[in-house]
Amino acid sequence: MENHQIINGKETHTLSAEENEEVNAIAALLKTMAHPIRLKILCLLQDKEMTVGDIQSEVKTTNANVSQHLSILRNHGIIVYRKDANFIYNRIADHRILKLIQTMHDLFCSCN
Amino acid sequence: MENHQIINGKETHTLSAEENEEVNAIAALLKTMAHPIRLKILCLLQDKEMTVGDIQSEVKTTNANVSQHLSILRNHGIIVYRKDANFIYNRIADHRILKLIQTMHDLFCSCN
DNA sequence: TCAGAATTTAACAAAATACTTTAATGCTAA
DNA sequence: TTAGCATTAAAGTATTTTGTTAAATTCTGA
Repeated sequence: MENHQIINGKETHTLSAEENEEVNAIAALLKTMAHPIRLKILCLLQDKEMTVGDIQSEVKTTNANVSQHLSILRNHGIIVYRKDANFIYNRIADHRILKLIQTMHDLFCSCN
Repeated sequence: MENHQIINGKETHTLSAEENEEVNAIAALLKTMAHPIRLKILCLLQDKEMTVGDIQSEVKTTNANVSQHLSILRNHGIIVYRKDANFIYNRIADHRILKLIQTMHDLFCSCN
């Protein structure tokens, strides 16, 4: 529900109370994604599941650190996991996150 | 330039050195946007220029705080400004930022 | 059951961010 | 030139985030 206003003959908008809350939620989402390691993890998870170990070999840091970042992503509902034997396979939970990553890729990555 | 790999018959990708740098840059961009006040400012600036005073009346905080957030956005090249008399009019610098905000809006805002 | 691999948890210090207050700057209009 | 508004800068504290280390879990295969 947007709040529209006519200023100088042009339609613009201010933020309604609900929109305000939505912006807060989106800011929280962005904040969760806005860490180099976490964003790399999300890029890697675009087209496959990965374990902590898989991710650790791509993103140079410790297991514990990867695990912590994964749990941050999980706590925000950005990724989910399934267990299989000793391994935990992580994947992106929400198609909207995929879409957002795709958009950022299209907009900001040189590789066309 | 992406790095492709065939794993289990499926094509997936890892991060090349250049991609790695690009991800870092995008993470920095997201980090700058990932603050409720700054994101609100960007939403408000979608379709108009605004002064510190204009923004302050929409986003409930002090002038100094708005000014600081604007200067953070400016330092990251996300917004630019023009001076006119006593006022400084801010606007979004890059159409890609606009596109990104639009996408987030489409994906995550209930208002269709 | 036991050894070992994969992952998580907890605790802590270091670094980065955020908001407030107050002082300073720049511009205008009278 | 001066008063007053708009904006920025500086300084300080409080809070949050981060990465490391070491210990604890969890599960499997022998």
